[in-house]
Amino acid sequence: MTNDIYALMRDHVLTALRAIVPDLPDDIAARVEVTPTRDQAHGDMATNAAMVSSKAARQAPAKIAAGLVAYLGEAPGIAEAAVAGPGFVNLRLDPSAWRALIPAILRSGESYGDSRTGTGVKVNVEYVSANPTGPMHIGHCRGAVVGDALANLMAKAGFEVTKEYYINDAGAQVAALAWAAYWRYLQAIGTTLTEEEFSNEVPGGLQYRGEYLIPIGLALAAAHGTALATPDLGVAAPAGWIDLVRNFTIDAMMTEVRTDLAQLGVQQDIFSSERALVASGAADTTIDRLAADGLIYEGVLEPPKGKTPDDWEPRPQTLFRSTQFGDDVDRPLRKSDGSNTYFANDIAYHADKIGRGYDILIDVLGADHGGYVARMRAAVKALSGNKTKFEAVLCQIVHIMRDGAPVRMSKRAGSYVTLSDLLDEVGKDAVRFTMLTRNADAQMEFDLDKALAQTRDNPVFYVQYAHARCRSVLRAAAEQLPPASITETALAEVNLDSLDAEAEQTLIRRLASWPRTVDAAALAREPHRIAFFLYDLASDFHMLWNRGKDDATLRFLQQDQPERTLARLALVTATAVTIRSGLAVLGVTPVEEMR
RNA sequence: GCGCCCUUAGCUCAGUUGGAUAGAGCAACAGCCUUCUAAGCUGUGGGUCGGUGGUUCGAAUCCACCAGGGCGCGCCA
Repeated sequence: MTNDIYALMRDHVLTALRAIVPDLPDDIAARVEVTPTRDQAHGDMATNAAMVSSKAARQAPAKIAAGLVAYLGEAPGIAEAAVAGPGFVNLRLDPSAWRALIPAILRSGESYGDSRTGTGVKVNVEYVSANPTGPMHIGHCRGAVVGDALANLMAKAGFEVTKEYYINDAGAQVAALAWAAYWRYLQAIGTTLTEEEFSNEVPGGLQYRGEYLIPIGLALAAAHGTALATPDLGVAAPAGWIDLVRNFTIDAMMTEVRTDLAQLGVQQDIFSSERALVASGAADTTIDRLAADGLIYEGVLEPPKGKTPDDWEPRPQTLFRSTQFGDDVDRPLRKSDGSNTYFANDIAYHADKIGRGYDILIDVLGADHGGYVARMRAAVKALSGNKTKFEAVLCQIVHIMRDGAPVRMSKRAGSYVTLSDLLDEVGKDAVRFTMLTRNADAQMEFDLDKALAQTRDNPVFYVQYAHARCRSVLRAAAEQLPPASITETALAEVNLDSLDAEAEQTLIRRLASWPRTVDAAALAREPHRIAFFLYDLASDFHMLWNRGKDDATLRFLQQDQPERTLARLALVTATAVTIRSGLAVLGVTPVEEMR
């Protein structure tokens, strides 16, 4: 049983259409939709059924529409059906059909809007997946929030969702991290080396000079004394310490990452380690699998046209025929020195996910990885026999703004570098909501002042305030009415006939569109639509509230009219429930009051 | 040079996957506060949906080309 009134009406329309066009093809039926009208003058909903089916039926749209009108005019809950424009059928519902939604919402609670659209489809959403080489910064934050909200959204739409983090704990970056931690260790035990002298000993030079590694160095010193250095406290042979230091540092960094994620309200189901994958030989196994299908060869790539790197020279590499699966060029899996590329490991990782039986793999990536998507899609196609779908959600850059000016991403004091700093100032809920007020694939400005402002142009506040107002009304009601009469269960039974004001109708219609908003947003992989829905819902509610300022008879609590009051409390409660349902998708905690 | 993304009101952005007269906030203008929370509210003005063609009953949405912006382009991740 669905709570989506638009889906219910679509069923009616399809039944009617099949009566008129008996051999209606499935693909045509799939295109039939029932949507809210933009303009109330056109009724409550409209369907394109006549226009869509006209060719298959070999009948004029107007004629089919007339048939639909005759049929639908008799359907339960429909007050009026009419042909309009080029063949739309406009429907006006009985007010009681709209109101019937309120008890349905109250009975569903926060599960209102859940759907079965994704039932039986296993989805893996991979997000954040940062190098564990330092604390999380703002660049990671958007991906974390978008990925988490997308996973919640798809779960609400019925998909079987796994949230996953891929730890990039293999490769050169992590080796550099180990060296950087080792430097802090040497400092902790009192080395006489200068930073530059040390850097000269490091392959590629010292990276990661941030102070966040100092505690790691101290901890290593406490645990191992001077055992990891030469007797004169200099650089010992890496073989004697690098594994130990790297593992210790990665563990510490990941602990910090998990703390940051927890503060952001992100809880992932699985953390997969690239290093464990490499150690298991999965990359080579995967390359062998591709080779068995004839998709691997030794070759030399052409330099990119128009932009030949200065140091370019042709070198033979192990290549994957990704062009057979829609990529632009074949991609290297082994470097010219024979070691595996990051891509090779990542293919192996995706092969692992395919092996776990997912139907859809979604990677939430930074926009600078956009060029990576085609090759990964090709690899997933090749490895799954085209059964597993690969999708990427790209997150564009976020510019942090304060006082109308961009906040530099430098490590100087006063600048925001880490996620933790941002959370301390703005708070989890404002960070999450604000990050979701733009399409992920559009650049966004994060205005620190606005995120904290208590005004209408701060969506976080505006939505939270709407919820707080709902709760405020209910608190006031609890002082006038028996508590048992205003529970969700009790309110689901009250007579709602008195809900006839226009602003009330508008609000009910908005509540009614929640399930279809969830479905559409989940299918489009666009969690930001939920934020916009909530803003619109809040707007409708505030509008209704404000009507009560001009006209006292429109206030929710009417002392002398208990039945009307209960009906309005049912509407208010349904609004609060729906707001909570939406905030839950975004991972934002609803507030009870604002003082 | 090639690929991907973007271009909608003065500004920041939506636009229900091709539907009817393109929407919201801010800014501007005109009104409004004895109140269930004015932490605001009501109303008005504001558009060649970057441009030109095409596809069809119908295009901001799909296709082609052009202009402008962003990202990427072998052995980084």
